[in-house]
Amino acid sequence: MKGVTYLYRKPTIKTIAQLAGVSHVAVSRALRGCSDISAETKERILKIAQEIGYTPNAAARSLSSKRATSVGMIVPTLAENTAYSAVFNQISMVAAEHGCTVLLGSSHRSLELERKHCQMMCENRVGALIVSPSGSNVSHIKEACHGLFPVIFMGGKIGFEEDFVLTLNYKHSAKLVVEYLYQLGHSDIALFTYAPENNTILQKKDGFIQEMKKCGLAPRMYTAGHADDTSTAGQDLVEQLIMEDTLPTAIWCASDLMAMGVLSTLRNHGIRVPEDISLIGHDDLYFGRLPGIELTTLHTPMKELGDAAMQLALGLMEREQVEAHQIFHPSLVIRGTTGPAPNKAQRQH
Amino acid sequence: MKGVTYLYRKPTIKTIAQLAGVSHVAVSRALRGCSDISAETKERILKIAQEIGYTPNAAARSLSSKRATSVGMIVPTLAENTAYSAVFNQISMVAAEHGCTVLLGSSHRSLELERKHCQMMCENRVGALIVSPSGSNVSHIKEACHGLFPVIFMGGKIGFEEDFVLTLNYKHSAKLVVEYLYQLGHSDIALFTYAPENNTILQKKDGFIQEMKKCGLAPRMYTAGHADDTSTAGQDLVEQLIMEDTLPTAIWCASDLMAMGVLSTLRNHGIRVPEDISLIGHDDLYFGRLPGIELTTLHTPMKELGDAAMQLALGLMEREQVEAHQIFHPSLVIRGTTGPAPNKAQRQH
DNA sequence: TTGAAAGCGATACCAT
DNA sequence: ATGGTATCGCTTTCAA
Repeated sequence: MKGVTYLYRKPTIKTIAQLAGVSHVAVSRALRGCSDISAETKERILKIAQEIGYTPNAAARSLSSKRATSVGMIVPTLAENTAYSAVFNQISMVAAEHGCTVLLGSSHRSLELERKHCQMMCENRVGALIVSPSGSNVSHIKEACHGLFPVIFMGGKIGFEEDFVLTLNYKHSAKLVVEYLYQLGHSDIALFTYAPENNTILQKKDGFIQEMKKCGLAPRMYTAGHADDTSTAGQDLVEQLIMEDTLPTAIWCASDLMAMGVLSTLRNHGIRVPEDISLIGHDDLYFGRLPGIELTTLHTPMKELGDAAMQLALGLMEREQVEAHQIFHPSLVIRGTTGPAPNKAQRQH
Repeated sequence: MKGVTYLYRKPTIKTIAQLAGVSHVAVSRALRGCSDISAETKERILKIAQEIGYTPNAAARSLSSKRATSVGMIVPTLAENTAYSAVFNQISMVAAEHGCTVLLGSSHRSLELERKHCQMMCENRVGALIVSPSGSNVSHIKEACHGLFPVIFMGGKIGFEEDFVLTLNYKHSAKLVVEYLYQLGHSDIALFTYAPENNTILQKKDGFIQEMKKCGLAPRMYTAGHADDTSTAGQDLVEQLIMEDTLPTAIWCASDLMAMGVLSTLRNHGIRVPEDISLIGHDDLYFGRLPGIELTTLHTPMKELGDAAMQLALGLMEREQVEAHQIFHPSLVIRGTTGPAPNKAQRQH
């Protein structure tokens, strides 16, 4: 290891005070931009601070002022196939604008790690915690945080029984999907889902049934596989329908990954998308816009969610009025995998 | 806003001390698990702490102990098409095991934000900073951190002139690619790159030329577009070669996204992959393994990098011996877009 | 406008 | 084994 020298002793406000010939209180005031200090001493202090490379100590500051300067965030994982990255990006951006740091932890879908991260957030006295829980049960989170700071729940798994919740309306997704497909002339539409049947899946199914009925259509629904490998589930389901020769004219998949499984299987069987069958995903993951894929899907406004979460956190920290419960709506992104319903005669199978 | 009540005053070690009838020093010792305290008082203290829901204050702790309990991390962005998420996941995991929190900031490729995040890391007195710089020039980072803590640079853009660097050997990528393709019988191989020509691109080009020469082959190299839209660049380049009727039998793209542009364009032209032409990407992004894509590519060991970065950070914080410079090697992931070189006669164009 | 003194919640050091 | 006291770096409160 190469010898690296660090400052033996970092300058504090007292260091500056000595150099400027004032009390450390005056320095504190100057640094915080208080008004009750003469412009000239303030300038002198600031200049010295700059020269000696003074950096305030956030720990000392928040210890004596009893104000938090950070927020916590806990996500299941930041893997590339999830959308939490977009949420975090926005949170980090807004936080930085307000001089607020973000403590991020990924729970890897382990309740134990989730609890541990909460514990660390407590010890660090964050001003608020934003969490996308790994499951629908959040009692361990509330217990670990025991009212030390407000907890903002994010995502579709949590209902409004919690104090602060930002959620997505997946029924609205169903509405957009069915309306769009119906208008394209589709009447035989299937929904593909996977286990576990959490809130987000249930909402999609409920909404689907409801909207199909509105259009006077019979909803078809199929379930297979598990959330951690939905593309295989999509493959399996579509293989089954092909074998039974009961393919609908349009399929809505509960996730983009599932849609990818469906898309490749259809193409392998020589079934054209969208000419023979239309396909819609959900979440608008990055790969959906790639050339050669161009998946029609539902965009979940993760950036807006991140923004709202951070604004809520800041509002809570400043003890302002806040909107404790907010609902966000997915929007339809029409790309290349959807088109008019084929005539019966046109269909190849 | 619903009325939410927070603890008016959080319990401290003094609260516990009163309740247990001991000094706060004894409490501190019990909580830290010191040996110089009788088992019975220790147990009593721990029990009370548990009962009243005591949570240590990290700020106070690190202020008086002068020890850091957090590390900082700065990334350009955690968008879904980057691999930093995988690095962070691992860092968060290792950090949590050591009771260390991670302050994460995304610079959105802005030097100003990068500097601002450094400043906040300084104020928070992190024990070490792990940064994937947005560019090759890192003087503003070093200046902003001015020796307050060790800075660990990560990624391919930085050379060993910095104190702590974890880097990837992209020349090795070239070696793996050329050896593999050569062994498959390819002799007409092209490398597609994009601007800007940073270290990572230069290494790939250098390595490519070198390895091709070793095999007695003439390297072909093409450049187009910019790093923020490499899939379009890939499309443009391959269109050009198709028009000139000078397609090689194998293409190596500097990024998976670029390879996606190439793949779709080839298929649109009825050129089969891998029968007519082989295709290799770089980075092993998530979508490459999806059904219907199955891109042969180079895997960059981001998890290992994250692990090493955090181990290095912890080692530095504990003032242990560390490996200041580490090189990681990409590995070849063979999937469906590569195959034996076609006979001239077999080729369709 | 300025400063002295008292904390914030913990640890370190030195007695006992 | 236990406790008193100083200290960490800063803000707050009060008095001048």
